[in-house]
Amino acid sequence: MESEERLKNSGLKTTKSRKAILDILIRSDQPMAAEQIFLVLKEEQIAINLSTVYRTLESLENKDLVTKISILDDDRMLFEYNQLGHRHYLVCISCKKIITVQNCPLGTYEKTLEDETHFNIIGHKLYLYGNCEDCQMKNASN
Amino acid sequence: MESEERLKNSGLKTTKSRKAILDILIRSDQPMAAEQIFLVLKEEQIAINLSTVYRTLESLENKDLVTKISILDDDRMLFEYNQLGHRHYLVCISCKKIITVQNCPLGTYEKTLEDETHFNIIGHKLYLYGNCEDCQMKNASN
DNA sequence: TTTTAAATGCAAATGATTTGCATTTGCAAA
DNA sequence: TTTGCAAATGCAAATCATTTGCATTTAAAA
Ligand SMILES: [Mn+2]
Ligand SMILES: [Mn+2]
Ligand SMILES: [Zn+2]
Ligand SMILES: [Zn+2]
Repeated sequence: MESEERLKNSGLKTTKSRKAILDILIRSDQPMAAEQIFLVLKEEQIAINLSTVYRTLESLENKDLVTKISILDDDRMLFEYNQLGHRHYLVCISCKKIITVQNCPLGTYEKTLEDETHFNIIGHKLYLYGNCEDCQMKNASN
Repeated sequence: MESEERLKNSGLKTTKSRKAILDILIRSDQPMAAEQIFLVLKEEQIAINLSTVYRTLESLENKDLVTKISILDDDRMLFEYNQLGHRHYLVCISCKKIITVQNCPLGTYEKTLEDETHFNIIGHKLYLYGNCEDCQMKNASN
């Protein structure tokens, strides 16, 4: 399966924990918090310590199998399977649904900024916030 | 002074703490963490409890005098005096210097995304990362 | 198999931020 | 000016996501 492939290539040992956690992230269409992952594991009757979840996510992030992002207003970090390099996030401020966006409009902007600031720009994070269609309708009917 | 004006208009009581904290942020060319502000206060011989610093920053944020941002990779929040509405941040990943950028290239992109996703987009956060001129030179001479 | 570095479980620590409560203070009304 | 009181503050303790130390287990190379 995909997770075993990617673990093998990464140089990390293929452990039950890592496979289970990576599988969960591969299946998820949403970035997930460490504790959410921990709860899904519990549902699947897979007993993995929460600190191991954190350590696993850190390893996966170091190998670029997983991306760690800070989107929500609380202080939890979210983790997402890293299938595609660059991406942006569109977050519904009502229901917290997150949509991942591939298209990036910032290429020429970065060039301009480099000229202006003499920074060497390596990357960026773009988070867009709003209300999803569902939440717009719910809000309207109040 | 500017801080007293803005406090008066905000409806918040003009206390010694609030004036001192807002003054520090007005003077700073960098977003600051709560504890940094606390330390500057100490240098100025102004004894304000750290929890009061946090509560003050929260009040100032609620009144839109201050903006709270999460840029650094650690879990500290930064606070910045809110002179200008919309802005972006260019962060040096070596020395952590932060440059605030006014220009925003995302107007038409937001429109496009709204059409694609049926979200009602309210705002966005854009953080750019790279190496500042100084750090590029330091890195080169290694 | 044997060997050993890496991975894990468990409990305790961390550290930024928040909160409960007693006391103080800004400021509007008298 | 003085008074009354809601708002602000200090202090200590609580929170809570995340990290860490250490003893034990395990993947996988030889
Ligand atoms: Mn982009
Ligand atoms: Mn913008
Ligand atoms: Zn929604
Ligand atoms: Zn720098």
